[in-house]
Amino acid sequence: MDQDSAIDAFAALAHPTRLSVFKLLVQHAPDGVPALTIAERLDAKPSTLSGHLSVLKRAGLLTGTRHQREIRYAARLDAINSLVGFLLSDCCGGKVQNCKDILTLLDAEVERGST
Amino acid sequence: MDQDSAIDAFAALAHPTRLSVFKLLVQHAPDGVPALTIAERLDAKPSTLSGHLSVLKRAGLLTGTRHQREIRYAARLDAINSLVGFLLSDCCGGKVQNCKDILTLLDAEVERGST
DNA sequence: CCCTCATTTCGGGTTTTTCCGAATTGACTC
DNA sequence: GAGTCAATTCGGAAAAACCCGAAATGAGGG
Repeated sequence: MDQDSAIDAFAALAHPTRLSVFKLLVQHAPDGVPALTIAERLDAKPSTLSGHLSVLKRAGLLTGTRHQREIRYAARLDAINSLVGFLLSDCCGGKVQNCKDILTLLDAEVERGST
Repeated sequence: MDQDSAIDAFAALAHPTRLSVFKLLVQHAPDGVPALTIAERLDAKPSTLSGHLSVLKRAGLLTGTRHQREIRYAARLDAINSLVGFLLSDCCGGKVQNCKDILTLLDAEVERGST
């Protein structure tokens, strides 16, 4: 992931509604959720949400596929990986030691979250 | 890390100059770099950069400490950890399996970056 | 083909971000 | 305390993001 892509991803996630959308879709991954259902859950206007979905999709964080009448949006989990990789590789680039520390803390974090 | 803090961090990183600042400081971690030096390296006006530094600091990504006349800014590596943790815990919250996959890919990423 | 449902596009007005020069503050030196 | 260097604050203008109602598009069903 290059710097421009990372900026797009950060910008996409730097908004309350969009971050909530992403979290919601991650929870339902790998299944998709129809746009209107997302709007209802998040109490957002359809036209407003459509713009947000477009931003998230353009940033590579979402996919949208038609199913009958509705379009189901799904989180791209590999995008999370890319973003995490970007954060860590930029860190490790200068100092390997830092990454070791971070990964150690990370393991604990994941242990906690995975139960 | 709560959602609001994550949004602040994402917003702070979602800007070319600010992301470059952060990358630069991560490379020099745990040492700090004076504001004017950062400005020169990134070809930015001091007043503009000052605003960016303030945003990054408010988001908890940087610390600034006076040393004689200058203020040295340093990246907070624990902030990267928090942010990564936020991304992964929000992911794992719904589906543990996803995290395992991501961490596997992550190990490879780190291996590559650490040489 | 008409109607309906799901979603997007459009137009606008409001709010926020961004930038930089000029002036200011703070710290150190003599 | 005058001079200097480092950094921030201030003012205001240009650009971008945001929101939402109304209209348009697209897919199915009768």
